[in-house]
Amino acid sequence: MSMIETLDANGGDVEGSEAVSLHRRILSDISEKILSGAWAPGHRIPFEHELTAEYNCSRMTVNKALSQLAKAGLIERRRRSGSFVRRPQSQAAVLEIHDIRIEVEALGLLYRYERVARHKRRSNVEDRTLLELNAAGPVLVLECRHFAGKRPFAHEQRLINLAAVTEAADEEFLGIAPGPWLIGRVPWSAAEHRIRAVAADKHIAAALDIAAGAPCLVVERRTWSAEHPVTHVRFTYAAGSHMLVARFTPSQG
Amino acid sequence: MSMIETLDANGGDVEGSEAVSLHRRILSDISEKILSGAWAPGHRIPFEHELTAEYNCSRMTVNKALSQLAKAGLIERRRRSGSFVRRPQSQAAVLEIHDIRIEVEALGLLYRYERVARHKRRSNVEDRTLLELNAAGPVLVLECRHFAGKRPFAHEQRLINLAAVTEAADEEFLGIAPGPWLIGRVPWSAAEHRIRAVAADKHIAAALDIAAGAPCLVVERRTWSAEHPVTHVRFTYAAGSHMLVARFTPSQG
DNA sequence: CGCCTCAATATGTATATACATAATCGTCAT
DNA sequence: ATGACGATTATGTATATACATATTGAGGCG
Repeated sequence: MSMIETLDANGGDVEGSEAVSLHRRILSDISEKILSGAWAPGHRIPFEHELTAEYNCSRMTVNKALSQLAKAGLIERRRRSGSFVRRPQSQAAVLEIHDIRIEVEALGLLYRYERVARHKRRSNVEDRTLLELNAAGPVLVLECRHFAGKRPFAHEQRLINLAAVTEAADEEFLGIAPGPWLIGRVPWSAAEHRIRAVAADKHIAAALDIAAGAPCLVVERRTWSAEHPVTHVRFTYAAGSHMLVARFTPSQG
Repeated sequence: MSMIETLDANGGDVEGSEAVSLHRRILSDISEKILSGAWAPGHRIPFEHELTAEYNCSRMTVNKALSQLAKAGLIERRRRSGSFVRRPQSQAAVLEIHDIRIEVEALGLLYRYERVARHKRRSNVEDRTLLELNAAGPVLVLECRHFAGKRPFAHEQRLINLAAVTEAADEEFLGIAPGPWLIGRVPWSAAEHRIRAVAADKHIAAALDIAAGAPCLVVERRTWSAEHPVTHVRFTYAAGSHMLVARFTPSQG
């Protein structure tokens, strides 16, 4: 059970940094010491009762700050021993994947959506692999294109598990793309993304108006809602037309 | 200022779910209601004093749970009005970028590292763009290859800002790759990744033993340590040899 | 009707206190 | 030495309380 969370230390103060609650100040003081390297990994940070004296506050206030640092992974707390600076673990970054319309409009281009194909079928083996389904059931198969200005921007191949999203069976997806349609309608509890580079096959090349064999960025996403597989989608972007950005900013934004 | 954090609701209880602190139970109860869809976006969740009565506990305990839910982005709290379920904002996922040695060994293959080139120079305009440096200064330029078994797995082009990491000037990087060398030595406070697909140019094609023009996945990472740019690295992987995985799991691991 | 003011209300933060729990350390007996 | 055991210690969780702060809603007034 993990969750992405924003640890707002002191609200990104620029000038006039006041009106900051005390536990946030303690938190940002300590994280600054860690991230600047002043307190190296393994360093024991002051005990709660020492910080209590230093900041002239109650232990609860110090505890709140230290607990948050521990959850953020910057420190490790050990009973009877104290709290220690953890060594950086993995290069984990937050990857924000927005709606394609947003991406296109952020480029200052006109967004257009086109549904290429849609049909219902009983899931075959490949569908069940993609959706991680155990039993056969009805699925909706969609193919769409997203345009930025006049040029095709992304190609979308999507499977929707109709057992999980029955209402989708009656939707034509002519006026609205499946992504935005699903968001808000189905609360998703988990998602997995796979990102890779591929060479465009003939079909993709035609859809994106590029040469066959040209490099493409593929982002596949599988989504679950409360243990039920909901959808699998594969977005294909021509190389150069799109780039993913992921950030890690432990404390200074 | 954001940070990746693990919101451990109830520790992923399977059987015998006991010994869970009360505020975690409240937290997981509410997040379950939200993620299952029982409480739709916009729904007002009970007031603190109502939950206080429901769980027969103090307001501080309820507050702790709700504050964490708010920081996790699941709910929004408004004074005088109450707390409301937020609608899913963006498809933010956690992208873990491991050391290449780990990636290779996870495939069951033998890892080998090779330093192709290394030289020091005064940063040129391109270097300063990549590192986001304002002034000129010494940089270390490195080119390396990472092998999986007999085949080249990744090509690495790296710039190190010697003003920020003076010790790197004396390191040959023959026995150790720059990534692991930097980790642990330099506490990094921020990182930005850019991921895209490109066609291999002649140089990359030769280094990775693939055809020129073949699709490649490129991961670029820029790293800062306390406001100072530390390094810029570009990893290039042949299509098919590598794939990135990013996950979002709000509550069910 | 619009505007101001004030009271009511929910959340935000902090305090002092209490007991539980886990880990370590020293002591003592084997 | 070695192992058992209890004291000590730091953190983990929870309580009751207090006041601050933002925002809503009602009432009064021009």
